[in-house]
Amino acid sequence: MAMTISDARARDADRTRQAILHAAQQIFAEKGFAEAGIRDITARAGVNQSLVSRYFGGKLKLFEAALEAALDARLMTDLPKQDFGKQIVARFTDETGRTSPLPLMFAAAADSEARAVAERLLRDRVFEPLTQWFDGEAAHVKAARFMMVSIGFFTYRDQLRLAEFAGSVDPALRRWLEAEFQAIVDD
Amino acid sequence: MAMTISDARARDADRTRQAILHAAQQIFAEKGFAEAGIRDITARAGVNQSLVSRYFGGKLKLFEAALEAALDARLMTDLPKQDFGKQIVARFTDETGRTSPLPLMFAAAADSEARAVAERLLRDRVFEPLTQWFDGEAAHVKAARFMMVSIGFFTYRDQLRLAEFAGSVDPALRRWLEAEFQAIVDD
DNA sequence: GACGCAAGTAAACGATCGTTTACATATCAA
DNA sequence: TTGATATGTAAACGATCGTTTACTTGCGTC
Repeated sequence: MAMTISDARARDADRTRQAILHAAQQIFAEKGFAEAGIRDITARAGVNQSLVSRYFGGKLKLFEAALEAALDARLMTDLPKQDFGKQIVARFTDETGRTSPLPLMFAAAADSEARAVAERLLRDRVFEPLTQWFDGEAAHVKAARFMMVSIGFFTYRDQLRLAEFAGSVDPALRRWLEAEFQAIVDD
Repeated sequence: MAMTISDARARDADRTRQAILHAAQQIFAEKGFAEAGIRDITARAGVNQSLVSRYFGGKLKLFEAALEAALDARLMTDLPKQDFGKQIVARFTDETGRTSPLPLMFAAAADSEARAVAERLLRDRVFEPLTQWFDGEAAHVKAARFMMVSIGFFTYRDQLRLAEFAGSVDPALRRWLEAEFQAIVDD
């Protein structure tokens, strides 16, 4: 499953770069920025540790590249507004979809430098496009509500383990979430 | 403002313990678990670094003690249900009140050991009492909704800096929050 | 086919951090 | 007053981590 450079001929800088980037997305999401070691990442990618500094300019730059590759506001803004609630929840709970960028966001929480990078990318790549998309005088409030509910949901489901049903989504909770997101675009 | 042992006579173990605990709450909240160093904490408390291991048994035990001292579910469960929304938002936005435990919760996010401690304390000291307090067949869903909205709010306001008004609370956002919390107890 | 450079590796460097150890001193009972 | 003990300090230990350096190897070109 993990993409290592062994999949291609040995000497291919682009392929190596991609292998490191892919491994970084996984390891950062799994262990957080501070606990994710360069040696962990390069080991999963199947390359030497020194290549992170060579190809990305250091751990922080690697994190920025990994997060930037995962953030995509179109995940939200290409949905129809009349059925926004159900579809956004479906996307948030879709197991088959692409890797969620949110674990990467949380990964940056405890490191001041990584958090600065994450906040900047989140603002430029998600919050601003979302505010534009809501497109009214209350657009910034709608964007804030969207961020709050989304952050709360993902944190509760993925970061905390508060109850036995935290891993999946309780049907009653799902209905509430759908109504909540729909109300944001309808208000 | 910071409580150091210089406020009392020099040799007082209890006073020293309290000074370390108080400094730990501040530093952990400011810098996160990983970035908060023993030397930072003991320096603010005005004591030697080795006393953390002596009095608390290590950094992790110190964090647990600091978080436990800050968590108090009565912050929520002693409010009247008929005016829950406005009063809980008032408490959450009260600048004059005690130190919020939530920065300490976030401080643990990126460290696996600290997160395990924080999750256990959050479940036992907040989530379970809250579920008991809601007291119905949908009590666990209500508690989940409460956690999601609270986490989203605090994360957005205190952790992210997404917009110029993120530091304070926009009036429209406040009205939405109040209605949101009130709906949880009314449903 | 030999040369030159890109690509990759191994090993060490330098700094930080939590913890432990050895030592100094203030407090209090006898 | 004196000695035992609690309290506090200074310094070093051991481990980890990000980064850099020196070196090796493979690919393309003339």
